[in-house]
Amino acid sequence: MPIACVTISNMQILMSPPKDFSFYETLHSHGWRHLQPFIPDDEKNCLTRIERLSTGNVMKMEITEEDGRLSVQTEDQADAPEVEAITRRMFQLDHSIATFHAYCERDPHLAHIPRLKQGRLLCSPTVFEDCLKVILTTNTTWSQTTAMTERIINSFGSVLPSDTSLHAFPTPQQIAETPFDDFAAASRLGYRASAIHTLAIDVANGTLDLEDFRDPDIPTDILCKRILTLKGIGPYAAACLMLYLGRSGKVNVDSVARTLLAGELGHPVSDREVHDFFAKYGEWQGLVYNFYRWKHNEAA
DNA sequence: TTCCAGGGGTAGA
DNA sequence: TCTACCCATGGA
Repeated sequence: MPIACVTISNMQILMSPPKDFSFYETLHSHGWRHLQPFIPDDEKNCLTRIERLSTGNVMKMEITEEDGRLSVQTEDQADAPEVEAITRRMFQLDHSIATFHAYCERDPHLAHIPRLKQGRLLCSPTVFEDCLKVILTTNTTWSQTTAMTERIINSFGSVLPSDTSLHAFPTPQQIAETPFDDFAAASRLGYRASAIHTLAIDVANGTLDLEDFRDPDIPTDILCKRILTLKGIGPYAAACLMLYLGRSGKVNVDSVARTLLAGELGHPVSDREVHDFFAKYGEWQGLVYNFYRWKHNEAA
């Protein structure tokens, strides 16, 4: 789905998103906006991100909504097509959710989803960054996830010239060129460090191309199996990544899912019971669960 | 000190 | 397929 680039000025790019897109709902679709190099301002409904472009230049992007259009402000003359492409990936603007909304409209329990224009998830510009962040959510608290992400970025990411306290997310090369012991000591990721360091090395030396995972021609079950071969990625993390890649047939069962469903059913539930509960939503069960989860989370 | 968090890997049954 | 156990970290 092409996105019309309406206006390009010196420091602003205005984009017209699909009619079924909500900036607010996508921003609040899960916790990613709280992980650096995203910097959220919920009061102003604004998302800032520090980004390293393909040229190596590091810049600050400020993304807001203006009269139904996405406004991307950059502090410097940036490469507009690259900034626009990054924005499209982060907000899944090229991902059609019309079929999902049509499905939800037929179910009174899901009718609020198309009404609110939910259905897209905030993503990272690269699959590599999403992989790392998903691994950093496993078997830890959210506060530790944000702390580990911050340590990786501040230790290995490129500095923003105009504010040296801010950094971009590190490239695979920037992590791979660091000896493992140094990486582990600086990042303090626990047992996750080896999985992440190995992933960075494999991507940096070209033996693994994570961006291939975006190929829509890869059957969903094949893609899931490929993702599960990555070290540190299990069923939960794979289901998360599948959602960010626009595949919604897997439920990312975590402790929150078990707690929420146990409260609803009145008894402790196993992972199998969570899967069985959402299985009725078929190819959309991953998205249905995500917005069920965040509806309750935001209310808490 | 012990438990546990937006689990994963492995071995054994 | 299921269960049990271990895995680093750090806050409660």
